[in-house]
Amino acid sequence: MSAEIVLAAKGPPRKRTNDPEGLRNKVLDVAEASFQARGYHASALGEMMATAGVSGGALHHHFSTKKALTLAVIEERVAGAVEDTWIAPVQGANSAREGVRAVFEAVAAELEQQGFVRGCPLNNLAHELSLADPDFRLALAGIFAGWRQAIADKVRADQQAGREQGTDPERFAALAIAAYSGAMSMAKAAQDASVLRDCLAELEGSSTPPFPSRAKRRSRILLRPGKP
Amino acid sequence: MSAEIVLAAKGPPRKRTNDPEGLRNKVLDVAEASFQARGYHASALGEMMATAGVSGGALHHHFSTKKALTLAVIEERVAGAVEDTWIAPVQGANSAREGVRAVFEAVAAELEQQGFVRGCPLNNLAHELSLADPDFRLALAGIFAGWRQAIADKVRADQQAGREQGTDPERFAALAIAAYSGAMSMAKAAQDASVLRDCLAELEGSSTPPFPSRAKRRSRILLRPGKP
DNA sequence: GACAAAACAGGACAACCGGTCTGTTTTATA
DNA sequence: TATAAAACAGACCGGTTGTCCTGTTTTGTC
Repeated sequence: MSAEIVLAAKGPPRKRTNDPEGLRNKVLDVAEASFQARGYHASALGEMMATAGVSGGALHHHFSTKKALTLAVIEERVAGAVEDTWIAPVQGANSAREGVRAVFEAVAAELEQQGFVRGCPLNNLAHELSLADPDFRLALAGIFAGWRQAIADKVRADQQAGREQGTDPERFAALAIAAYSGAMSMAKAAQDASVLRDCLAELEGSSTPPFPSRAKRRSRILLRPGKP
Repeated sequence: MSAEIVLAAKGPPRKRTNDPEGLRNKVLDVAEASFQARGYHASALGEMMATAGVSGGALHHHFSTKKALTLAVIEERVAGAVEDTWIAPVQGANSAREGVRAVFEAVAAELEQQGFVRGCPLNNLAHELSLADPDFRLALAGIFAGWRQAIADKVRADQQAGREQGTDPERFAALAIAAYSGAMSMAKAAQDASVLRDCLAELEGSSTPPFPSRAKRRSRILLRPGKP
């Protein structure tokens, strides 16, 4: 075999440049993507190492266990995704109701353009890990709580401006999140994002159709023959 | 060690009674419970075999692979759970809206009495398996579709009786299922079923509070110190 | 009762996973 | 430049998992 020769001839010892922060972020990127695509248990550290181009020693130096890595993904990435996708847009909207509507439509549009549905990162991990470990559960529940509070606070702000007087902030927030989470679950199973628009339309009350076109929207099956 | 002696003295060869159907059902029972408590990937066939008191040969005789067993659980047990918990009660209710309300309250009451939240069997598996295998995804999506159609059909029946004229059956069904699924997800993460009641109250429109008491319901943390 | 098929028992195994361990290289500090 | 700590490399190992395989027992059928 010439393998040894090739191995022996792998050239001059490469110049290594330490970049702890960059390497840590790269690992978090890969882990986040792997959890989103395959879930926690189906994500192997070895595969993530290969994808990230990181050695076992390096990974273990930054994350002592798979649990520690997962906790970091939850607290630094999943929480950030909820913040970017939901909390910030709602806070910046003209009203809570309008903010919720905008997020639903933005996500639906993104999924339709993307062509497949990977689901909500928070819900994906919450289903798999809430019962697996108390630390996981607490971290995930905390994100749900912050999400809900942000929406409820927006409703309260609306109320101080004289609107939404008949709305219970906590209940409104709970339903908005539940409808979104559940719709994403259905959309993931069906690989069809149209249920998001169905839920949004019903949430807003079909009594006031925002657009004159009441023609039934055709379902768009999003999953292409080849796996994404 | 006397282990060998004990093993050797395990008595006369036991009389074996073949009961293929019973054994199959026992395996499905154990698998369903394990999937619900731990999910698919964290459920090991060896552990299920031990719990069910079934040998590897017997299990393999009825279910050639873990995938085949899982598919059977989905089609025979998860679908049945949706049928019993949702479809039958809704069909038997006075109206779609009343049926949805009854199911929400029944599940919330059951969870509060039970003391912990394991989540919706369909959603639990859907999150973990929808992207893992096309066969899994199709089976799960089919259950969602049947669930939704049953509710939509009930709305249509209401409409033929002159009610719910302003309601879109498909959208109503989508929101009911999404709100339930998402609320169960939040309840599982928080181990607190009260979000189910919050969502139900908001779904019914807080404009018509069914009960005069508008005092804020205190959250009941359900998870006991010891694991369930 | 003969016999074939179904039902069941239980060991074996290769693949894989997460964690550990030892050793080397880079970097900060003085 | 000396040196200690941080950063990284890569092999190794015990345990687990799903599946396969051979053999035995039960059951239905003639």
